[in-house]
Amino acid sequence: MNYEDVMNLAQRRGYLIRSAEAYPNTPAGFWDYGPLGVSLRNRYVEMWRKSIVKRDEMIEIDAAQIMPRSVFEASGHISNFTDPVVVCGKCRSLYRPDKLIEEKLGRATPENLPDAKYDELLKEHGIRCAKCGTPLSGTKRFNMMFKVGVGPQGDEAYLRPETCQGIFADIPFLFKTQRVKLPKGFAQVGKSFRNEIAPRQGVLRLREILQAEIEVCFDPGATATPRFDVAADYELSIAKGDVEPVPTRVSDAISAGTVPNKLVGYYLYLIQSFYEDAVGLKKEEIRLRTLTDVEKAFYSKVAYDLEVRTSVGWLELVACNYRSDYDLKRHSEVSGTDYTVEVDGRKVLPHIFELSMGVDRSLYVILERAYRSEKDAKGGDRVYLSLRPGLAPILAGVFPLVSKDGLDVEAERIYEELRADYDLFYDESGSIGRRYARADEAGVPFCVTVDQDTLTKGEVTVRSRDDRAQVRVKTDELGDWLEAKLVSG
RNA sequence: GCGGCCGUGAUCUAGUGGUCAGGAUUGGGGCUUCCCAAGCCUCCUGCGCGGGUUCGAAUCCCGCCGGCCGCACCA
Repeated sequence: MNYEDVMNLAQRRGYLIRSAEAYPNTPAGFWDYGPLGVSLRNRYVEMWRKSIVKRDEMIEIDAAQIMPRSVFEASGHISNFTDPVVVCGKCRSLYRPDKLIEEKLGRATPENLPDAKYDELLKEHGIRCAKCGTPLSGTKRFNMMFKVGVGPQGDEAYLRPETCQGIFADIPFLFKTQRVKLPKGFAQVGKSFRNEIAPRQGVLRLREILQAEIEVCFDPGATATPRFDVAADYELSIAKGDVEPVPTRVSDAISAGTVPNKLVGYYLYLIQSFYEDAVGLKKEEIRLRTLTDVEKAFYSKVAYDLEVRTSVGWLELVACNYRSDYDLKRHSEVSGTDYTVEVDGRKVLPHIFELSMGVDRSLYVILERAYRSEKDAKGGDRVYLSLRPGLAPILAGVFPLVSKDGLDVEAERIYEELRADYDLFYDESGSIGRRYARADEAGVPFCVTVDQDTLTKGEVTVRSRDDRAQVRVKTDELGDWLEAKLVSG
């Protein structure tokens, strides 16, 4: 199992489609979800909603993707979501001037000096292109936000680079109307846009990504959380750096200072256990990597990346950031709106802890882990997706063993009867083995086959994808049987 | 963005200047009526895009787009 096999299957079976492939000049970094992909994604997001959003009584919103420049002035993205770059005038090599100066001087150089200052420093220290020796000059800014013009005057606005800015922009309204008591989680699923310099590796590095985010607002003076007890003895897979995770009880991690407080500990438990329980990953396949100061985003005080072991190495799926009061303070200042919440008669500006999940990457991980390739009886490859029933886009195929003697009529009747309640597909073309194989590759967990005995005894054969085992089920109990599989899986 | 390699139906691939671009798998239709991609018949879909060289380009050259790898970047 590797990246290419997974992406090949995903594209062949309608999980993923390269966006606008028919047009040769379509830029990289954009992918479409095909029919099976949409369904998988919907199920995955619903699982997240159930396991995290609803369980923790969070408030979910869906904000606009385009917001005015001022929002991103407040968020810091106008000035901080940019990198200074300098291009060699001769060979077009691209450099980060701050990194070059840092290297030369051996001390940290801020990445937010005026552009002219970089040119000055480059000149002063005689820094030249490493490739062709040409002196470097002409520093400019590359902002990774997509700029859009709104209305006939093209008013300056941007596609949000992270979904949370929509939550932050709405929070004063939500505080007022939703009778919010701290701590409170705010959730959102939606697209974010980042103009990556060089997107690569399919859905692992996109310019348009789907995020499922939680922003927890809390009183920094009261970081206890009502549900902490269930998390206290849970073992987090903590990794201090690029190392194997070490199982660490939440309460121990807090005493050791690895985790700043109970609230952060609780939410780390929530997100890691989601990947264990809902996605089916083992503790040693997950790590919460603590980020160093240089790795952290500009708004982040303490940061953990939830990473998962994959065929392409550890892959970051969730950014867990303690953003302190950075965001609400800035939005309050720039917008002039009161962002405080009343707690016991005091006005409190909440702090934020965020769990920012990359949905596309999570789905890739699910597909990669489900991918199975085995030799079949005749020495051919049997490829199937071992998706659990709760996640599989299609729960079962309904097939007449042969399309004669009324078997097709009965199979269609069964299909029609159940298809409103379960995701099924009907197929009578090709041999029964071919139909099983087709279903296997699409990740369909069960195939229901109607044979002669179905007509006389009222029983169908249900064949399982993973072990190819067959059981007989009473036709009129088939709905309950499928329901049970759906609930338990 | 730089360097290297690469780009033929949905997938894998043959084709290195000249007959209608060939095959396999998949997919559609039909026959067969069958419990793990059986067999037979049949059909659809392709040279990434643009320009150049040439009597003639999938093939040679240039540019662009895309892919993979390395560097850089990565909230």
